[in-house]
Amino acid sequence: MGKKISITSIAKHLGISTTTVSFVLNGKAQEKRISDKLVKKVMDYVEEIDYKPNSLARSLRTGKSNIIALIVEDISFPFFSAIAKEIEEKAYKNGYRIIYSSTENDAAKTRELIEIYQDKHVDGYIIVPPEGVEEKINALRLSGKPVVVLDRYLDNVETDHVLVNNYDSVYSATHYLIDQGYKNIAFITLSSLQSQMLDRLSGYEQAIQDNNLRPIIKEIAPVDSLEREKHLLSFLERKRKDIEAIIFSTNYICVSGLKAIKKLGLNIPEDIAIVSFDDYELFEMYTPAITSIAQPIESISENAINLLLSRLNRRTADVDKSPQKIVLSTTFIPRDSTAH
Amino acid sequence: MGKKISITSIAKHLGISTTTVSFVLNGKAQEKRISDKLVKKVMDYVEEIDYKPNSLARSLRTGKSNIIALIVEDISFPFFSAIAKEIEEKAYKNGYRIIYSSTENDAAKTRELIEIYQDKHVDGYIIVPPEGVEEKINALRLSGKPVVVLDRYLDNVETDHVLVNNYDSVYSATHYLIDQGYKNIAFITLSSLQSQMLDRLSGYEQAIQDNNLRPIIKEIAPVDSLEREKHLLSFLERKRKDIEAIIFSTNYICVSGLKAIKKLGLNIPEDIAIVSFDDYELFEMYTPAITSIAQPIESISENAINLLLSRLNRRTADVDKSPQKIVLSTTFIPRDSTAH
DNA sequence: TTGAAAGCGGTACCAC
DNA sequence: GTGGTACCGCTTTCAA
Repeated sequence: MGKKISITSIAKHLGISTTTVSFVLNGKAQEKRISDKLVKKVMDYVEEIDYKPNSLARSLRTGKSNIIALIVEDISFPFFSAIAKEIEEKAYKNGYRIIYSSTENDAAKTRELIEIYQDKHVDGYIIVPPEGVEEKINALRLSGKPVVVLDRYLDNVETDHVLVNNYDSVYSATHYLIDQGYKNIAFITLSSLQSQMLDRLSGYEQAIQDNNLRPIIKEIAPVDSLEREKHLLSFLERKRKDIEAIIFSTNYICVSGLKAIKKLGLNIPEDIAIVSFDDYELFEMYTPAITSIAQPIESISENAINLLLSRLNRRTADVDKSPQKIVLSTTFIPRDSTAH
Repeated sequence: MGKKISITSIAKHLGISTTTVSFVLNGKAQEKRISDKLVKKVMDYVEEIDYKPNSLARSLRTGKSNIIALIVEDISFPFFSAIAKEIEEKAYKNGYRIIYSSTENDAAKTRELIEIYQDKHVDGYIIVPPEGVEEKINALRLSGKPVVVLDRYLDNVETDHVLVNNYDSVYSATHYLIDQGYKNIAFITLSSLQSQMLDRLSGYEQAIQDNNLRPIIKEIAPVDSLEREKHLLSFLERKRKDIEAIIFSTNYICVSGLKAIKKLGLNIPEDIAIVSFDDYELFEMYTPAITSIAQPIESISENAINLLLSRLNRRTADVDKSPQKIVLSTTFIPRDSTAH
């Protein structure tokens, strides 16, 4: 019992070869036509000593690690942690583990992360990419590793995407406000070139233009929440007279906005109506409840992991065929913050 | 260029041995007194072909994977995802990656997870354990892998712990309510044997007893949020007359409670005062703002990962010495929900 | 139907 | 100072 337990020690103990043990362990007994008694003998002994194959050795040999990298903007954001939960669950059931990290939207960090995961021979990637990692992702694809891009869209990257119809969602949310009688509608967003932000902005702009209204756009730097609140406070102080409604491009900007609005003593929706992109438990419970555009988190997660798993189950040759672009619909949830 | 790049191909290309390359790559050039020019030659070539050592092979050989397992109750809970963020960041800076999973407080699943991570030769563990994994954790320790237990305490497990002073926190929160003049104070908790829940309950009971008041304890099963809300609704319907204040043992129970209270049309704090264990952005923004007991998330995370990293930097012999039990203080945040 | 053996890509002992 | 090489544990081809 002194010796370490390995496939070799099992083989030796049973007086057979490692090959046979390996075949039995990998369910290839039938295929290799190994006798039932031998199979049973092996299985019984394996059971007895509670043997678990060393997955590192297996990975080294096969080149498969059964690990999926999940690279998101910030795992502590409810949106991403909810996705992480779903993805992990599904991956787990399929024998895959998840290794994660937060990019903070830092391209250099993201590239470094990808490199590290390449060394670790991660089998596939689910990435919420910052700008500037296009080539890296393409390189990953070329190396035969499947990549699913989440939440945003990358030009010049031929890989699977799962995202929501940002443009349409904001277009119709803006329209909703207009139908409610609001005219001076502001759009507050991040100063970012990320596709999802740009699409949301475009949806707003188009709706405003289609109705011959004047756009009011405020871009704030992606800073921490205190800074954000300060910016919004001063913006609102100056513009409160000119604005009847605001659409926030993300839930955390909206939260900062709500704080600023409270500080200014403005009433929602009387003084100002509010819509937020991306729902949040807080919005449902807030007084008044905040109208929002909810993203289908389960569906996003499910599509992403299913897409990845399906790629992982094929041979490399198939991988670069027909990248899929899955666009999911959001749900507009009208609440009290837009009740005219 | 057709051949795969490996330490062997580098050695061959440069006409030296793999040993030398390996030493250079691992910074043992000095120690092994390899000539500077040789070192430079190797480094330059490595740079040129952008060689990255295969970490699987290295792990197989060394037995170290540079991976830390983070096993929490549910990664989508804000408390845990915030911890995940902090821990990942610190681990990353120290060359470790994080692999995570959610236990859902399922002991069998957790045991299985641990086994899988053992196969993967994970270097260390940070675990938020359900009941019933004590032996497994002890086995891990015996195998020489450091384990830090988070959020709860396990009897009969000699390992590092990081948690908050649950008992004292609730004791003094209860006292606060009593000082505010509340007499009929209820405590709503999960029907769970987890140490942190029991300690919170004890803190409440002791404070109540010390003041000769009557305890009102409601335990609800750890079910989904809709069920929870239903239970709370019927409980409150029956007991509303008898209760002046409620302490919720977790933030998500409190959220369910708030929904129930709203449905019943009760006013906070006039009809009923509220305190929640574990702060939440929602509580700050809610109307009225909810008094809470805030856990020091950064400090918890930092202590946990530092503890683990320090164990990882020692030899196995040291590992089983003097398990540390770090108990951190919470912050009581009085808000409008307890303003008498 | 089973076994021998060649790797997968590094590490590190031991020899020169 | 540097090189040869056994070995980590498993998979898989080829031979018997």
